[in-house]
Amino acid sequence: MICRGEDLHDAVPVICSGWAASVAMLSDGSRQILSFLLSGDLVSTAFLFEPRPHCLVEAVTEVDYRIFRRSELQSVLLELPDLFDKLSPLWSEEKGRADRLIVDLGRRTADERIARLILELADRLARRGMTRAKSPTAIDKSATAIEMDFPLRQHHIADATGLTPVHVSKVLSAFRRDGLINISDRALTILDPAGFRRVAHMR
Amino acid sequence: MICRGEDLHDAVPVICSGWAASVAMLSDGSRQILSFLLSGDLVSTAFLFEPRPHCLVEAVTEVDYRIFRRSELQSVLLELPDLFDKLSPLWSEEKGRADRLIVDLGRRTADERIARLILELADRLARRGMTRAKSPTAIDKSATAIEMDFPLRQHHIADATGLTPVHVSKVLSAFRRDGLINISDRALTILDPAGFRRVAHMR
DNA sequence: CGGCCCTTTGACGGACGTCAAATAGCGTGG
DNA sequence: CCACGCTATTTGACGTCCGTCAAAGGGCCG
Repeated sequence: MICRGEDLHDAVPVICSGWAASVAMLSDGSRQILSFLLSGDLVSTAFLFEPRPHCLVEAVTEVDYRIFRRSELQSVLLELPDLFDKLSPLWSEEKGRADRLIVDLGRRTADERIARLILELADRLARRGMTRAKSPTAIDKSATAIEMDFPLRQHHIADATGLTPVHVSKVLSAFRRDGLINISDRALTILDPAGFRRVAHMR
Repeated sequence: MICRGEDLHDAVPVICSGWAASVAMLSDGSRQILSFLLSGDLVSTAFLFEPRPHCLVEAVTEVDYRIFRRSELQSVLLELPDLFDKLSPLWSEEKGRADRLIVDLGRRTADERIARLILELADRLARRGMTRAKSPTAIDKSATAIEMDFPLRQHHIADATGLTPVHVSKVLSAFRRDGLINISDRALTILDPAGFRRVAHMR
């Protein structure tokens, strides 16, 4: 289920519910996910102005979305008195995420990239109140585990981290073996938040 | 010569002449260049709003620059009637470059990354009229060579492409051996623009 | 039951990193 | 003018991380 291709030239999509991804494709068919889009996300603030987009928007789960015409949207937006106060935080965060992804892809190992992707998603979901704290079993001295919906397939993780699905599988298996996370039934639990963050921040 | 570190919290630098780079640093000392800054470049449009920056700005060559106070700059900017028309192309290009870098780091080989970096810089310089066309020698049937200032050290290229200086050296040597480019005396000549672009676009 | 996609696992290969040594360039001071 | 010390570059040997290829489950849905 693909949202749209090159017909974004005058369309500005907003995700209302579900998960989506903006994807760049190379001529040999390899893919790079530029960002995941969660409910409420504008695909990119750059889409408000850009004449032609350089990526696709693909659904990960079932998605509700709305399409605005750029031309209409711009005239509405420009009326707003506090437009900058509204837009600049979005933009700032979008650029921050892009820059962090650049550093991850340029300078971090597969383990770090994958752990950081998961933690970033956990963080974004937490801000929407979409994570659940699981009380640790009995006298377990570890910190409370964190559970979240996790509809991503391993090939999504691979496309987002610049890896192959095969290697993603191996890394996730290692994470599970080490008791850091658990994935089952489209949900992910961070069993050992402190340890997992340590993997992600190594270096 | 370092422009500034964490004191960018209220400062918005603009490069007037020379080359600079915005750099993210990791705790183990490895570095990732987020973008190169040429004369006239605002360091990042996100700096106009961001409370705290996540990167340093370092000079590559001798640099003339101006520092604006964010607070002052904002009040001036918000007066402009056509602010969006001025700002949105800058933002759009900045985001486009960031996205392309993400794809390069995630999905391209060392040769492609380096060739694309050089071509991107050539392109930006050409738009400023800062490249020179060198007529090919005699009956040489190849396209005209392109020459440009190129003050980058190999470690800059390494930091920008997520590689090591050693590997950058090997790739550049190969490019020279294949007659694609020549570097000497802080200048770079693309001897075979068509062939070089072919290397950059592979896949 | 059968087909399809996803995931897992292992063997193997390749691209790039690491380490080390040699060379070159360049400014500084004698 | 030359010695020197520093940094940048080059080159080769070797190692490692991750990709490729292939085969074998596993889950889901018709």
